Amino acid sequence: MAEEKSSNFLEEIVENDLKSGKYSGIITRFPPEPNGYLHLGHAKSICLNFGLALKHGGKTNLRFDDTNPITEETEYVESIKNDVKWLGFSWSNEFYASDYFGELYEFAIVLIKKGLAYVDDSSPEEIAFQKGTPVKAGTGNVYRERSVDENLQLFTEMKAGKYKEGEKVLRAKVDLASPNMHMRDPIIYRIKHAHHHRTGGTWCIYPMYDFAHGQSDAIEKVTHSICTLEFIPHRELYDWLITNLGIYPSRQYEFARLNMTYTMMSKRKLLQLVSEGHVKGWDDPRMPTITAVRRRGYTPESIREFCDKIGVAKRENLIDIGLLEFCVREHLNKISLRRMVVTDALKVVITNYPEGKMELLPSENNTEDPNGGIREIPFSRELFIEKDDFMEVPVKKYFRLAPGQMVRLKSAYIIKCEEVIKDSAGNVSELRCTYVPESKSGSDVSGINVKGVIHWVSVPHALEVEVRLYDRLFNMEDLNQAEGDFRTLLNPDSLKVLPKVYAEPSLALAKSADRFQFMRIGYFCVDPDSTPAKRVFNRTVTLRDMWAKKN
RNA sequence: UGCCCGAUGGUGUAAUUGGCAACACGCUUGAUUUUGAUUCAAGAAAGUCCAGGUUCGAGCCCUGGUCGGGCAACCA
Repeated sequence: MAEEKSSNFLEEIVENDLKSGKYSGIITRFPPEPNGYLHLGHAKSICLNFGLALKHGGKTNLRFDDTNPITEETEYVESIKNDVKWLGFSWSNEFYASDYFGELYEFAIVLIKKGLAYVDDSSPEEIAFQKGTPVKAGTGNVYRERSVDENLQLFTEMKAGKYKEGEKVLRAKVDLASPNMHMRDPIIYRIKHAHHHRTGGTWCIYPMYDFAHGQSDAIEKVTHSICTLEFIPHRELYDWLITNLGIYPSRQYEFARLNMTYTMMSKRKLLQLVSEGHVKGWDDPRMPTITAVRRRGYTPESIREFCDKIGVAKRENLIDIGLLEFCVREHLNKISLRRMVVTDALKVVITNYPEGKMELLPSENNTEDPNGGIREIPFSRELFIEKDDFMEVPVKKYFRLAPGQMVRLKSAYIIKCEEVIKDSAGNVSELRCTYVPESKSGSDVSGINVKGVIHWVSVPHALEVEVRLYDRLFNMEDLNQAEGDFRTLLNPDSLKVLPKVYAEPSLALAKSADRFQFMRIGYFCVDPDSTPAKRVFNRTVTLRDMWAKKN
């Protein structure tokens, strides 16, 4: 395996640790809380954790950080496992913080016995007040002076269910004057008489994040525990616990979370969008969740490529969603089958083409793929073309159809617009054209050169399908700068449904999850809402379109 | 009135760890093209937040500022 140069600060750390002999192999972990669906921000973390281990011959555990029974559900753990697999990664072990509740409890006992933890009867308000402020030291209370024996007994009683929620907590005795608020005697255990998705009613006391995460890392002998920037202040406590418990010295490193334009990565807010019905569900193709981008037609390869391209650093960032789109286009361009679909139809009658005649014209499935093969498309006297491909009064440099002008019908003939038919309202309703018989694709002897090539569908053979067009979820570029209710910033036009568009007949064979390029329009995939009677396609992303941009 | 992170083209990430700023997206122009796509070629765009200092030499080191972000949930 070729030795690549480290590409970011995390790799540099890992490589140095390996080179110095600090570790002979590394272990990382991806530690989601099963309280929601994974999004692109998690994808970054997944690619980082698994990528680091893959590159250096290490292992990665999938560990569910399930220490808060009231927010966590089995539905979420299943979706998370599914998403990680879809992204193309396999974990060495599937672990749960709740697997360690017994050991964690013993760790708490150790702390109490060392005089480093105490049971506090204060209310949340009292505790908050006694912690002081960042610029004012906290103050102790009478509970802080309880004896080891008393703490031991009280904590045992907490575990036994003797107390109600909120009556007592276990706190680490660290330093109430620390400039780091997280060190001011953090709460490490609280009482919750709640059903846990895995341990059921076994426990009524649950460890806090800070008392579970580092120890779980230590138990699994995680060497590099990477997390996002907001956990930096927690690192001091993470290390304090490892030192005072005398357990495996896992190390925490932090990187900047992913932010993207026109969308948001807050699990809480995404949940709100779902529960309030602003989107149709966690897998609504407009959502930044993994399950949604999957349904939208993104490939795992393109997501991984994206995560690779955005890099990792410790500074705040705002990634242009255009980069994600570039990554899918790049991949889809190589793999998707080309098909012709007319989304906004205008009827064309080829007046010199015999009535009732039909020819099957071959067309490449994918010009990017030499082995892609061809399919045959029926051609007849009556066709649909895109309304946008005709202009009664053409603008300069317009290569498409206009009165008296010619275009090539993709894989078929060159046609010339002879007559424009309008309805009573004055709208163009039909075009009368003639075709050049010698201009047949592949055997063109007409000698005519046309600049424009447009897609088309034969009217009698057209397959009616539904197409769903997605646009950015929000109208604001940087949602982190939003003030007030973020829901007012939702893009009202983020979904446009075209219930009846005309597709070439081969699309009747499209299977769920098949991906296509609708020529000159964009990349589409089959949505699970499809039925045998009606196929539904999601637009993954448009094609790059310099012409549209200019006009 | 504290502590902790951070600051490089529009965006994101690099810079052999002190040697004269690179790559990608985006943008512009041209060529090719039976997708105004793709591909190809060329180009514009930062002198590295500011001020000092060390040095032959600083984006990298030091000092002091400025700006941005984070930290006081019985959330993770």
